[in-house]
Amino acid sequence: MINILLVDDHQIIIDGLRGLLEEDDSIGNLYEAQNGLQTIQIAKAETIDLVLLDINLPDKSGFDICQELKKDENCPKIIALTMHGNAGYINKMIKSGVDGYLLKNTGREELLKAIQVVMGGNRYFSREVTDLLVAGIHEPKKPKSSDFIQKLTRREKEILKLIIDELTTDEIAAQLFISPSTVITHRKSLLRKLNAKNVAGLVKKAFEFGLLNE
Amino acid sequence: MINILLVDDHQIIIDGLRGLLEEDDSIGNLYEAQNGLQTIQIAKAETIDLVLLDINLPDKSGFDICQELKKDENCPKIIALTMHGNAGYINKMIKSGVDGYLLKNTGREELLKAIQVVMGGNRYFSREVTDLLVAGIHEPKKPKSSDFIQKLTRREKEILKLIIDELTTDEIAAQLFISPSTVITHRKSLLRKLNAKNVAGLVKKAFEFGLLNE
DNA sequence: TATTAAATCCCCATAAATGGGGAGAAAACA
DNA sequence: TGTTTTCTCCCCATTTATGGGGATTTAATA
Repeated sequence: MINILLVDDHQIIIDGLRGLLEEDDSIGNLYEAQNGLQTIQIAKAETIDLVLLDINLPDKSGFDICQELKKDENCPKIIALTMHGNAGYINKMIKSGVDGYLLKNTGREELLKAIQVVMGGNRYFSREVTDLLVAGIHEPKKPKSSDFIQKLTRREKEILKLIIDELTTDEIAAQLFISPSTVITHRKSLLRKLNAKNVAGLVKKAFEFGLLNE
Repeated sequence: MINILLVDDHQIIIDGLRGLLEEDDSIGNLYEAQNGLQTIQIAKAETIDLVLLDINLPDKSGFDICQELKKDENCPKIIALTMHGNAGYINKMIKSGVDGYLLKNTGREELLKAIQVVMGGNRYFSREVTDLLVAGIHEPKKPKSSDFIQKLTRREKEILKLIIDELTTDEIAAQLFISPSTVITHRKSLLRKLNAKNVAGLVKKAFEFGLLNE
């Protein structure tokens, strides 16, 4: 009997997963969490075998949760469940120690199969995911889109959010009580780290990689 | 017995909804569609009482689907089901004739309740949704965020997509075989229609309103 | 057919962002 | 403690975007 912790900030998805899983005989207790903090707490308090983890949570990033859970020896298996099939995402999650990665367009059959595989000690990635990974590997000349995202510093994330709020460099500088020159420097770092050519790229990556939720 | 058509491009959500609804006695046949075209086809071919509609579909926007379904006399009831609780979204959907609007953090109970209310001929909006609407109504001085989105023209959407692809004005002009001046004019229209101050705003709105899927 | 909407292009000017370089002080880390 | 990262600030110059006008042609529509 497998005890599973369902993590998603959308209740309907939790309920849906619950409905899918309850029918199966091999599934034991089902727990649920709507945010990162709850996830960590429940994982410590209860005996959880598997975590079905949505990456985009309001308080913590899936990456952080994954790493935090994996610190423990008897840590549960983790299958990431997300909307975006983004190579950067996937790479980052694998690096964080995830055991499986499914897109939310996965059906019931594949979900159950993935759970079995992962509980058997192996890793499971859905077809689309492996395709993306292979595509990333086969393009060593252009590692941009498939490359890991360099970690942004606190200040950089702060400025990125203000950029997304449509503030100009001067306005950001005024708000943070720093010089416009400094803001410009941070903007350059953001462009470099996120492999963006301009503000459009920054905002796009921020959405794609869920940087706003970190 | 209520026949329901489930529309979402994520199979797992369809399966989840199916699991939620199958248990209930009042629910009849369940159909499913992954995109706008399928939705229209099934709605015409089968006897559908209710459509649970996700707004962000790959081919058509929820707005268009809603309007198209509502053309018919015996049209089914429609409940929009979406991730984003965005006042602009909601306004647009109500304008399109939707009968209910739920966020995906809605639980099973509320979903079944909403179905009953809507099938009874009334409209149902979840708590968060009405809060957003009220907030929008109570701020007549600042109708920006809650205002309806002005419809973008084909060309404007085309240019918006290229902006999001990080192309500059000149690059866009070259790609579309038009003058940079024209691109500038379209950019101005985009900024005005989307109430954006700069490119960051354009990209953000494009994501928030799902304009990329239209 | 009259009217409206869309797409095209131009003028002007200013504001804002990008690209490349360097450099010091503070904080975090090993 | 020494090392690295982060945060801070500046120089230069160029590119790009924004703001406010106006105008014509074509296409759709009432």
